[in-house]
Amino acid sequence: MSDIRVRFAPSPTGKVHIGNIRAAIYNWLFARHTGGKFLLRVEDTDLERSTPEAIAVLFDCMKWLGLDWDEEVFYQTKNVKRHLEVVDQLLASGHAYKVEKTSRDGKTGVVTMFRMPKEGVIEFDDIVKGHMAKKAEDIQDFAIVRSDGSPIFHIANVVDDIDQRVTHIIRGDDHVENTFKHICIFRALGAEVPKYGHLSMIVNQQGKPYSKRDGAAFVGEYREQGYLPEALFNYLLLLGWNPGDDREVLTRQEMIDLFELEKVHVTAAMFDPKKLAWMNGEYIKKIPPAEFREILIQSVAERRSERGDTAYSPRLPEEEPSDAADIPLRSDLRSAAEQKAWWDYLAAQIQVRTKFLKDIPAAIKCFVSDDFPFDEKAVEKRLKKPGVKELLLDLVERFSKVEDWTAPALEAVVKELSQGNGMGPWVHPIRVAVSGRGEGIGLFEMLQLLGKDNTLARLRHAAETLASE
RNA sequence: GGCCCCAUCGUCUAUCGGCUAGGACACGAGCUUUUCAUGCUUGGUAGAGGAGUUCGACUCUCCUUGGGGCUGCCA
Repeated sequence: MSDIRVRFAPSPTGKVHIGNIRAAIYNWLFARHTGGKFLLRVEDTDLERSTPEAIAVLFDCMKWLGLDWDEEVFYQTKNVKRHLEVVDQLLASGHAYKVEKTSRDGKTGVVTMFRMPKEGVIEFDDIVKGHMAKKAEDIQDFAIVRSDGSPIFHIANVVDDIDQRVTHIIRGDDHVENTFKHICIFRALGAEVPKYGHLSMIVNQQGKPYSKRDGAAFVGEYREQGYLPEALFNYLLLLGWNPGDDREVLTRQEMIDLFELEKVHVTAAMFDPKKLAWMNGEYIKKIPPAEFREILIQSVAERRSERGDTAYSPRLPEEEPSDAADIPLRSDLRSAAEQKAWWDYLAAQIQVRTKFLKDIPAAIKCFVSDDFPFDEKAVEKRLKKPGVKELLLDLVERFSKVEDWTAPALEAVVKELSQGNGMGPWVHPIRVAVSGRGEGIGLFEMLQLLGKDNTLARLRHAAETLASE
């Protein structure tokens, strides 16, 4: 156990920006790696935007990503009295003074200013950026209390950090200039100056700070789109840090073991949605089969609607599939074991092809309902061709004779038809006829899952209504 | 304008003076193959420019150029 204490201090605006959450990730990893404490401070001084809902969203995002914090949440608004006491102290010691000022929007009033030293160099060794120095004369006095008497960020931030006994401040790059000011406040108060580590920004394709105009910028959006929290976490971590070897997909424990603030990069990193998508696929492949099966079942059972979103939330795999019982299309599968096997088989087929959890419902629609959409292009390309109707009806004939309704047996039927010239001419129309789509899991596995009755019915139906003579 | 920071494939990066510059994503080709994926094999693409230090520089120094941040009674 070390005495290291770090904090994540967001202002709760209802949206948690990815750049911001990356700072939380780095703080959390630093604390877990060093055995220190990770504190959460809610900078809720903006009363308009800091609603209970916004704070709930913040907690939710952090929990989703597995960013658990130590000790009680610290609310900045609860410390206003202390902020103002400290200001009085600064006033008394001559480190602050009051002055009448006119703000940008024309309001005139008395504000309290912090008096900067007039000479000397303010310097600190930033853990990620290295040695930083700035002449005191280059920094102007700055306001710490508004004319309405409310404390301003600079003083509130420093006082809270003192009160929370924060030892390392790990935050966004945009605060480097503030750091010189804050160090002066710490000194004026006779407090020990914490260590600093400033993180570069996440930028867009144009090299500008990543914003909502560049795509999903908030944690909640990734959650809604079916990203796994571990994938987002891993990707964000890699944006500016690496373990020093070629490993990229890391377990949480590996991250904790290997993370070092000193190795965090100084340069801004460009956000690459494609690599995140790849990473997400990697994590989806790693989901234990039983758990993935549960995800499928939940998506069908519309269990998700209870949550109001399509987010994936890790849960313990159960012994028996929850509502697997209901496979509307397969009334022939009576026993629980048969049904479980059916779901397991489907899950295995789907899992390897899934990049985003939100794509699952569409991918399995045709297996759990007769009410699936037909892709017009696929129909045009595969069914609206001369002779297809005859071909499908012939297949109905042949398939109906198959007793052992398994993928290999069905494949044998088509293989025989094709006489070694490629099964394409049969496979494609069948696929569209039974699933409505031109892509999906292996065709014969698909037919096995659908079962004989459904397959024959769909082939017949497609032959009668969609196929060309 | 002033102050501060940064600079290796398109992108994320490895390299801590010896490099035939490595990996991943993306992209191309191939194998497997009924589609889409997965998997495997494989290809191309990089050290902003200029001086200096050195036997030797992507690595160190300086300049130029380019990019970013800050410059509020926002945080």
